[in-house]
Amino acid sequence: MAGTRRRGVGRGRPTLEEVAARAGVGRGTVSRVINGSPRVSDRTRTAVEQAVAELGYVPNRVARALAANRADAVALVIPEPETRLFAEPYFSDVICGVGAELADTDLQLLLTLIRTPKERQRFAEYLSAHRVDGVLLVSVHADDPLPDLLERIEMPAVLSGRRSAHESVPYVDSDNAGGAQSAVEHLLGRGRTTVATITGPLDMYVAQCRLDGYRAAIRAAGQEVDPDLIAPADFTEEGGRRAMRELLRRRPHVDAVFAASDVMAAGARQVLREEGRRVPDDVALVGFDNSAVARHMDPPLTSVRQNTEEMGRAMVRVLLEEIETQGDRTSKRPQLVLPTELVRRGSS
Amino acid sequence: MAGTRRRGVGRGRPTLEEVAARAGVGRGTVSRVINGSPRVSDRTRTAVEQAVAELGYVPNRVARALAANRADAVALVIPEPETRLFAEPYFSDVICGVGAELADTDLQLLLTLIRTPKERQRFAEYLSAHRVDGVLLVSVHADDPLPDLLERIEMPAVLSGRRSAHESVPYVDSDNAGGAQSAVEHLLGRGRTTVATITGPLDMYVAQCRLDGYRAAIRAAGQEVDPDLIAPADFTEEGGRRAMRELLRRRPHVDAVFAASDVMAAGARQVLREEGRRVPDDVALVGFDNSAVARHMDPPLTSVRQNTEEMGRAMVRVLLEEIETQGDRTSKRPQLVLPTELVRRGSS
DNA sequence: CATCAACCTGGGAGCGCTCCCACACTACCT
DNA sequence: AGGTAGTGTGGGAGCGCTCCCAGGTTGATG
Repeated sequence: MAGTRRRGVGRGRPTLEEVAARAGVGRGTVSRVINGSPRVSDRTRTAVEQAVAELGYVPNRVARALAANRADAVALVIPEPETRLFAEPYFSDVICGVGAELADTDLQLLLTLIRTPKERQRFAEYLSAHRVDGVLLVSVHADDPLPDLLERIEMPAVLSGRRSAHESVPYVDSDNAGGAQSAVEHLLGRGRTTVATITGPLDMYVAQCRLDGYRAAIRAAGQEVDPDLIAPADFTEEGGRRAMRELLRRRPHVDAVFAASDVMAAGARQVLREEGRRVPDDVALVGFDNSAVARHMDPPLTSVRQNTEEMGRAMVRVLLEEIETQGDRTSKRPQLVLPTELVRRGSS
Repeated sequence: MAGTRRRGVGRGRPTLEEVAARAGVGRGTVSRVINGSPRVSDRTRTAVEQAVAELGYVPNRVARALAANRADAVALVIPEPETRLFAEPYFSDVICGVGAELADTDLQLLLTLIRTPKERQRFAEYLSAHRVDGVLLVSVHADDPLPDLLERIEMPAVLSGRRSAHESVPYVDSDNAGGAQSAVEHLLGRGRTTVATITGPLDMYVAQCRLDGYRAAIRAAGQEVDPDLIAPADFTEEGGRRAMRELLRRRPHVDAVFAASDVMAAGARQVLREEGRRVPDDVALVGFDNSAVARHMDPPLTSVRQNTEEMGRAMVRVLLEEIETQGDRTSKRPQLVLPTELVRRGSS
C-alpha cells in the first residue's frame, strides 16, 4: 500500500518536444507522425522519422494515456476461488492466444487474479481509476457479479464461455454440445450400446451443454436417454471416481463412458481398473479437454479438443471491436462459438 | 500498431482538486493524506478522508505515474521459444505466487510473452518507455540477452532460477541439487543398487544441478559414479524414451532411475512397459517437479516437489527490495534458494 | 485575378497528479 | 523581545503527451 519513492529509469530520454525541435517542426506534427495520421506531408513525415531514429525516441505511454484518457492496456481477469484451477492447461493456452493476438497491438496485458471479494473490490476500483480499456474474463461462474458490474460502468468486456443460454455480454465459447455429441457418436459408432456419461456440476452452463450433446447423440441413434446412465460429478478426479462407482452399481453392463472432463475420466479409469474392467475392451472411455492428463493415461485417452489458444485470440479480437464501437449502442454484441475436434486414442 | 481513438470510462470522476475544494484544503494536503504522509494534522486528515469518502474519490494512477515518474507495475516476462513450455504447471504456480504477493501492494502485474527477437525488441522499448518499475524473469536460458540488458539500463530484475553457478543478477531458485540428492538417496535407501539418471540438457544450469545431486548421493553411498548410468536428454517425453532405451541397452540390470523431470519419467515409464519391466518391482522410478503427470501415472510417480508458488512470492519480495534500494550501489544483491521435498508414491 | 475549399502546421490548453518552495504559525530557547 | 527551529499548509510548476483551433499554403475553380 506504500507510497514509497521509486524513481524509474529513463529520465533524460528524448521527449516529443525534442524530436520536434530537431526535425524543425511543431509538437503537434510529431504527434501526428507518431500516431500515423494521414494529414502530414511526406517531406515532413520523413524529417520527423529521421529525428525519431536519430534520437531513439520512444513515446512515453504513461503521458499518452493521461492526455488521451485511455490506458493502452486490457486486463485478463482470472477468478480463482478454488485452488489450482489456474493450473489447468486451459488457462495457459488461453493466455498464449491472448498474448499472441495482443502482440500485434500496442496494448498491454494486465493479469489480475481475483481470489476474494476484497480483491474484487480492489479490481473494481482499478477499473474506475482508469487503468484498462477493456477486460477479458476467463471462466466466470454464473453468480459472479463482475460481468454485470462491467456492463454497468460501460467497460468493454468479453467472456470465455457463456454463463447461460441467453448470455448478454459478448463471449467466445467452444461448441461444447457439438463436441460432446461427436464423442458419444464416436462411441456408438464403434458398436457400444450402453453409453453412460459423467457430467460436470449442472449449475454450470458448460456442463449442461456437454450433457445436452450426450443426449442429442443418444437420441440421434434412436435410443432412449436412460437417466441411470447419467452420473453428475464436479469436474474433479474424486468426483469422477464416485460417479464411476455409481454407474457400475446402477448399470453393471455399461460398455462406454463419456466423461465431461479428462480429469474426471482419469478418476473413472482408476475405478475401472480396481473393478477389473479393461479399457477399452470392456469399457470404452472418452474425455473432454484433451489435456496432458489424457496423453499420459494408460491407455491414452480419447478426448474432445477445444482450440483453446484460438479462443484467446478470438477473445482479443472481439474485445478490440467492443472497444472500438464503445458507446455505440446500436452495434451488435459479438458472440462466437468455436468448433471442437475429437482426438482419438487408445481408450476407445 | 494503431492509434485508434479509444475513450475510457471514468471521465467525470472526482479529482484531487475537487476533493481539496470540498475539504477546504489545498491540493498538496490532499495528496499528502492520500499518500500517508505524517506531515498532516489529525484534524485536516479527518476532513480530507471524509471528503474522499463522500466523493468516492479514487486516485488516477496514470496521472500519478506520470507526475511521479514511476509505473506502479512490474512485468512478468516469459520467454517462450519452444511451444507449450508455458503450459507447464510450473508457470501457473509461479504466477499464482506472484499474484498473491502482489495483491498486498498497489503494484500491477503485466504479463509479457516473448516468442521472437522482434518481441524482445518491443519489450525493451517498453522498458525504456517507462512502463514498469521492475521485471520478473521466468526460466531464462543462459544465452538470453535480457538479464544483461536489464542490468545495463539499471532496471530492477529478479530471475527464477540461476543461469550459472555465479549468477550476478538477483534470483530465487529451488534447491535442485538437494532435491535430486534426496531422490537418489531415497532409491538407494530402498535397497536399489544400480541407480541411473536421465538428465536435462546439460547446457542448462538446472540440469547440471540435478545431475550434481545425483552424483553426490551416489558418492555418499560409497559407490563410484558410472558414466554409463547417466543418460542425457532434453526434458521432453520423447527424450525420456530415448534415454531409457539407451540405459537398458548399456546397463540391462539397472534397478532404479532418477529422471530430472516428470515428463521424462513418463517417457521412461513407457519404454519400461514396452520392455516388460515392472515399476517399481523391477525398476524403481523417481521424477522431478511433482506435476500433474506424476499423479496420473500408473503407478503414481514419486517426485521431487519444488515450492513453486513460494518461489513466485519470494521473487516479488526480492524485486520490491531491489526497487527500494535502486541506485544504492552498495546494497547486496539478494539471492535465495528454496528447499525441495520428496513426495513418495507407488513408483519407488 | 479573386474566391474558396482542402490541406498542413504550430502551439496553447489541459489531462490529474507529485514535488517542492515559500509562507504562516507555534513553541521553545536565549 | 528577538531569535531559531520545527511543523502544517497552499499552490505554482511541471511530468510528456493529445486535442483542437486558428492561421498559413496550396491548387482548383469561376
